[in-house]
Amino acid sequence: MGPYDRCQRAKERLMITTTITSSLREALEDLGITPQSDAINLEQPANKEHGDWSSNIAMVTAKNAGRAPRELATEIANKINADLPDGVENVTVAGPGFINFTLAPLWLHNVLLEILNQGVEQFGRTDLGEGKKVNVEFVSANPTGPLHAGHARGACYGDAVANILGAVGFNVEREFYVNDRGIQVSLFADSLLARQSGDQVPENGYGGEYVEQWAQKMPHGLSQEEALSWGCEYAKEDQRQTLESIGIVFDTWFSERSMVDSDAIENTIADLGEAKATYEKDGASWLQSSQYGDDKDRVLIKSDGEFTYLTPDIAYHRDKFNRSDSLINVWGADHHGYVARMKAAMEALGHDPDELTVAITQLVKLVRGGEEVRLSKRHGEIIELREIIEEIGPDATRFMYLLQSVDTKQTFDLDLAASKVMENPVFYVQMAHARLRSIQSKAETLQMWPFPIEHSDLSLLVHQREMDLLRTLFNFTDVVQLSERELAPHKIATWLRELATSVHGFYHDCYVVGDGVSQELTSARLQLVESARIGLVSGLDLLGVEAPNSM
RNA sequence: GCCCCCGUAGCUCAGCUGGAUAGAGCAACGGACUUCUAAUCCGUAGGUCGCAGGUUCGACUCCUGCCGGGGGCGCCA
Repeated sequence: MGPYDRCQRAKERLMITTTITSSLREALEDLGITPQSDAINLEQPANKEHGDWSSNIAMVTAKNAGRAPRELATEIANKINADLPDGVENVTVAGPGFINFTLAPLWLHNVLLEILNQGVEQFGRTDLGEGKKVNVEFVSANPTGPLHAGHARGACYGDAVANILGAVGFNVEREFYVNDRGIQVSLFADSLLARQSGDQVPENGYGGEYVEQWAQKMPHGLSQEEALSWGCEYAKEDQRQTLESIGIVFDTWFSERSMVDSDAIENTIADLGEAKATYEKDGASWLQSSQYGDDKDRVLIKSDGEFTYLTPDIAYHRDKFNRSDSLINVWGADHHGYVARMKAAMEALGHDPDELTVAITQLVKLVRGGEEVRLSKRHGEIIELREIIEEIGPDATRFMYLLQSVDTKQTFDLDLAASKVMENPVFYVQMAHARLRSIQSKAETLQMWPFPIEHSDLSLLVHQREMDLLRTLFNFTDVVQLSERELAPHKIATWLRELATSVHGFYHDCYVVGDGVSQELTSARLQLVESARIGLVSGLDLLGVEAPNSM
């Protein structure tokens, strides 16, 4: 156990805030005030002039204590200033009553040590999920054609969410639900067969160009059932390959049809009946979803004896619940109305509806040549996901889709994304990494790197750029947790852009290897370079984006 | 009519469990390379945070009601 043991570092990190918090608590007690809540809030001020850490405790407790906030803050600050804790340089009062703490740069140097010690395998990762099993279902496109642009956002989002959940300690399963049963795949099979014999596709059939191409590859003389199997398998494989080309690999491809053989659907209907959650009306079988928070009741079995779309899906979600502690579904905005009924069904079956989270992704508006690209399946005017990936590359595809909150509808300019110009943020971030690697390889050539951290004097790192870099890096763990809590990978993307900005600034102002830089400073900066590199790799990794060594 | 998302700089968007003077990128203008990638950096300009109330010491953030845009409300999938 050396001086740079990871656990010790983690404690030291906590020590900073713990020390400040307890000094605040002591001061309050001295003044005879008990804080309303037991938690004393600390935050990092946006403005650096306000110190490294700030507390609003005086403003929060002032009213209850019958004191003026600013006056109370001053008394607290005076008490702490009279006996400064280790690592705190001074305490001041500002604004309406903030108590601001300025720390010795040491605390940021400890951050650096912590990052180097953790490396890309550990940095930002925690075990908050306690290994609980989470199933993330996303994409789940119908096996009736290639993936198109409309699937892309959910695909990139779902995979990034799964990465983030894994990073905070959940046991994640990525799952794709294949709707290989029902009217759509029947029509698809009919369309393939029709095209193969040179006939028109049937009413409501699939008229895309790909149907023609696929039909030619299909073996002749297949029955409708065989054509269906062949078509679904072909489509699934096509989709799988496209997803794999942007690094998305599913653990499970769950076949809807498999539930017919296993009687899972029938059993589910029976169990809903036993739970007294169904009834017959007008020759149909209904789910009493309105008893469980839905707007109205929903049909499970139509009067013609067919299941509705909902019914196998209920059986499917139940199956997932039996395999996982909690479920996350990624659905498009057009399926929003579906959430309440699915939760209702799960509750009726005795599952906790709160363990099912449905993330809704808003639509993406594709723009090309300054005009919106209309997607029309009927006319076969679809933009395949494959085309987008080929145009702009896997990294740009993923990064662009993950740049924004899925709560907002996104405008995706294909021309801009396709053109390999500086506007593309992924280049900015990847370039930051390439530059750091460039510094390292130069140092490697000169046999100056790797260099043992024990022999580096980190106290030489005092430049504003260096401090900025470390401050940004420090936030990563919190950003990861926040993005997990809100299922918001775009927060990682935002943080990466911030970090890249810090890196470029540092690169510009702080020369690392060369004449005019002392060997001591070089070695200290090389440690910083490595910590920043770990940050970039860690963040990009969560988004599934490569960190190239050169560009 | 009901439900969900959005409305922040000219454009595309950030803004954490409410905090201090609302931030980036692009576009515009002006600067910076004898050294590790100028795909970079620095500066200037640009805002009634859709509107109106409410809660609070404090609201872009929370609550209510409007306005505007998108999506959804099937015995379709």
